[in-house]
Amino acid sequence: MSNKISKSVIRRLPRYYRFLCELEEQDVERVSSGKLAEIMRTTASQVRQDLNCFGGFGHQGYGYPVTKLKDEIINILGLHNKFKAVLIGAGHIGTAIAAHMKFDKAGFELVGIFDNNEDIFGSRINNISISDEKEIESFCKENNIDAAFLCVPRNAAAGLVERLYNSGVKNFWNFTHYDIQGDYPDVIVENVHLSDMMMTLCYSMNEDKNEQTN
Amino acid sequence: MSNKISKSVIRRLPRYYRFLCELEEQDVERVSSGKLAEIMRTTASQVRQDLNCFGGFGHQGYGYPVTKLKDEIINILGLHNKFKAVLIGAGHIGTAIAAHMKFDKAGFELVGIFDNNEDIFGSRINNISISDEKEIESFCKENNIDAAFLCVPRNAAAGLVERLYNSGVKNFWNFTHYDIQGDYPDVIVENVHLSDMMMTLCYSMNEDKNEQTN
DNA sequence: TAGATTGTTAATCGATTAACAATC
DNA sequence: TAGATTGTTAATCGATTAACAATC
Repeated sequence: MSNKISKSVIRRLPRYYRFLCELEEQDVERVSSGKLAEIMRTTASQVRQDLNCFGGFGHQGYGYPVTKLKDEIINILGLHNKFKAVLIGAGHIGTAIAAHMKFDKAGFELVGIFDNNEDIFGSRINNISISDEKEIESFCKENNIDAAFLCVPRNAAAGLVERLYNSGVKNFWNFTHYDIQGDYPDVIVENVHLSDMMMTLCYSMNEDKNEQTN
Repeated sequence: MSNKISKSVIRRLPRYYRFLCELEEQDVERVSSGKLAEIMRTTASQVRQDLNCFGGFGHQGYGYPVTKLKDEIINILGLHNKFKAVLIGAGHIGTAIAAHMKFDKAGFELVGIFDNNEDIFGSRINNISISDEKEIESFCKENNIDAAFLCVPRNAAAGLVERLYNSGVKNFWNFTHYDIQGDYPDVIVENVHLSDMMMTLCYSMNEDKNEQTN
């Protein structure tokens, strides 16, 4: 299936998925590209183009069956996976991630949390005990860990990534500013640069302010 | 100045900014588009196009002066602003944001934190006391709040946004899945959809897995 | 001057939107 | 059948890359 879906389409899929889940909850059985476009605030054209990337199974004159479409997106994104992940750094952000995220809904299973602060070793987040960061290598090798969620201070990042990489972990969700791909071109990384986003918000607000002045 | 810089360029500016800060720290005085491209992992062509959006002040045969370029980006992004912001929801994510982010480096000043859990009223994060959510209206009106960082559960979001909006807050950093712009088309919103990002990572890993199998 | 590197135009590539025949 | 709505092709738009003359 699928001749290479473009990055822009992929980035929209979780959004489709969310809205389709909502429609399903409201017992809506079918939806047209026009209606979906309205919800997604895009064009009907784009919706049809997007959904056609993975084999059209809308029905002319009818629309798309909500549940079937939702299930298909689950499939494309691979949300049925249970990629084994460890979280490194149980500070505020790490704790927030470990406690809040519904890993199973996004294809992951959180199986370990590590930190270097011995005061919190053994305490539990989301029913997972916090372990000594020194055990990362043995744990990752023994448990075939697929991914690491990196929630540590920037200066700790490079060393940890090296150790994780050497323990077979090749996929990262990176909350630091350390540029993983610069050093390891073969890994898969999803970067979360919160401060970049805040600056982008600042830009829009600043622009808006200037427009009003002019 | 500047005939409308495109969204894609703006999204890259914080990255330029970060790398320029690093170069400055290393006392590097000038940098060529080629070198910058290498650091940013893009093309020299794109770097020159980007930097030219806001008036070329590189020098032929020399490159770009690091500090001047950095300062210019500060200007474009408006990082010298001190937009007054409140944070709503002092759970894990809210606390992480309030405690970690360098607001002043990104054009903001955090002046209030609100929650609905009376057990934590009065306790401090980043030297700001947590207040009763009921006081949001009066506080925002009195203090001319520019932006709200929304870190509450999804079902609390709509009500809070309505109250914030009516108190003059028109800019949001939104960590919930509530679609603010759907209800208030005139507000400025920067959405952070962590679960969407996790799904995108899942997609890449899933694709990678399938490629290896084939 | 010669070498380096920019500013800028032109070419390419990709993503979005429009249009419409196919068909449920 | 008539109306609705898809699948798909073509047109447009925007972003990236290539090329090269200008110039420090």
